[in-house]
Amino acid sequence: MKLLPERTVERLSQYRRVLQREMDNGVEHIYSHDLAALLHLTPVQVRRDIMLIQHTGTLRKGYNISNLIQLIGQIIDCSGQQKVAIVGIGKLGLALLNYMTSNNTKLQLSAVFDNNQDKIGSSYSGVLCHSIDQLKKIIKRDNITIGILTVPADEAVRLSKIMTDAGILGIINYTPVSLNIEGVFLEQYDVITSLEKVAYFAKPSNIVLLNERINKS
Amino acid sequence: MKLLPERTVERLSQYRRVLQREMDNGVEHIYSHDLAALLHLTPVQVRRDIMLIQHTGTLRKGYNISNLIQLIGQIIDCSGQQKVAIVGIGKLGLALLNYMTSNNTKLQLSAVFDNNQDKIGSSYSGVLCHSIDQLKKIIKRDNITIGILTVPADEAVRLSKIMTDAGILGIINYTPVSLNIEGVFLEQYDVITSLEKVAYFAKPSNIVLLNERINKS
DNA sequence: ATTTTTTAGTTATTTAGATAACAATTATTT
DNA sequence: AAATAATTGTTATCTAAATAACTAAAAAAT
Repeated sequence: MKLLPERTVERLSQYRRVLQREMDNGVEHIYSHDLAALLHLTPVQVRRDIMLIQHTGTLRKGYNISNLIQLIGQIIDCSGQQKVAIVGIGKLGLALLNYMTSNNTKLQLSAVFDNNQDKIGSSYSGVLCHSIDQLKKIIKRDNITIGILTVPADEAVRLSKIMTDAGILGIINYTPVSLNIEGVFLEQYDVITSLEKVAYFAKPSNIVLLNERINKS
Repeated sequence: MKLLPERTVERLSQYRRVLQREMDNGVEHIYSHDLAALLHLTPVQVRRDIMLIQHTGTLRKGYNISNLIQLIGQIIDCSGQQKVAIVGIGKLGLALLNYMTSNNTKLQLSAVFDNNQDKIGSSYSGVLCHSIDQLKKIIKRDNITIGILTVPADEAVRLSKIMTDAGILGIINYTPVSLNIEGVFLEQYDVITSLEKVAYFAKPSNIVLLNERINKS
């Protein structure tokens, strides 16, 4: 199948979680407008996304929740579950570890890496912390395909190269360092950028313009 | 002035930080292609962004770094510095606090809020932690305009409403809950969504398609 | 003096994404 | 039986963003 648009994939991840909640409450079918309302989207957007993954609903019952969850699973997760490593287990790394292990995803956290001697050898939510020196070896050995990079800025480039060499396929980079690696899907998230963007649009003079724009449409 | 595109604002935040580093190294001018290289962008993109903020360089020296930094400051920061509050000081809140106080931004962290009695009254990097009950009062009193929401999911909707009522102008929501608030600039960041997106594009079958697409262009 | 090279600045085109318009189907109501 | 309402599925349009193409100027080389 062709690649899906990035934004559609993001929404599929969110559809799955709210659908799972509905299913847990015993709901079997859902209309596009109800699913949309749960995420504050438009029904058209929902239907279009679902069209893109070639699922079809029924005209009077809407979409079968269980089937839809299963299909989204096939699309996002691998058949053989993908393995994830967190590289750098400071405060942010720990926070992300919590998100991951509180089960809301099918991705399997498989290893954690740090330089700090006190952390190496300890277990985090049942996952062993290794030395950074072992990074390449263990990524290869355990066939880890996704890396979460949460190290200090001055380590980012070196470690991203090691990860790439080791054959990782996706990196999510939480350091403020711009990486330039090939053959890997790279997602950059910079906290300060995000904050400063909000600061710009939240400036009193700008928020007025934003609200005008919304009212016009 | 008209509103800038979101992506341009994001890049301005990044330009500022790398330019600051250059200035600290005593560099006075920079060419678009050198600035681009620092962030792995194209020179055209850089020039276009700089055009949008109506800065001009000189043909043989490039852009004056000090002037550019100052202009970006006028655009992103308020004249009277905007104040920020972190709501929920768990692991993620703490990590963000660190990012903010390690000085890379002009935004001023002004208050921190939590429910935990052990945290209330303590100081975090010199910022006092208040009870969530005080949220509305203190946002109004101190004229805080930006809120970072890092609380458990089941608190998110309630607290975002309180923040909005208190007159906050921008919220960055790190909970996986979809918020629907008006008159406020809202930025959503969902860790699991981000991870699952990487998982999708890093699937072996998909990364092949991505690389093909890059090679064609 | 003329040509070439290097750089900024601007307009035009393309691409990705969201929105809107519309067609088709089936249950319900009249 | 016919009309209406509710819903999905698809195509068309619009918008935001990135990229490409082009213009202009000034320094350096010939």
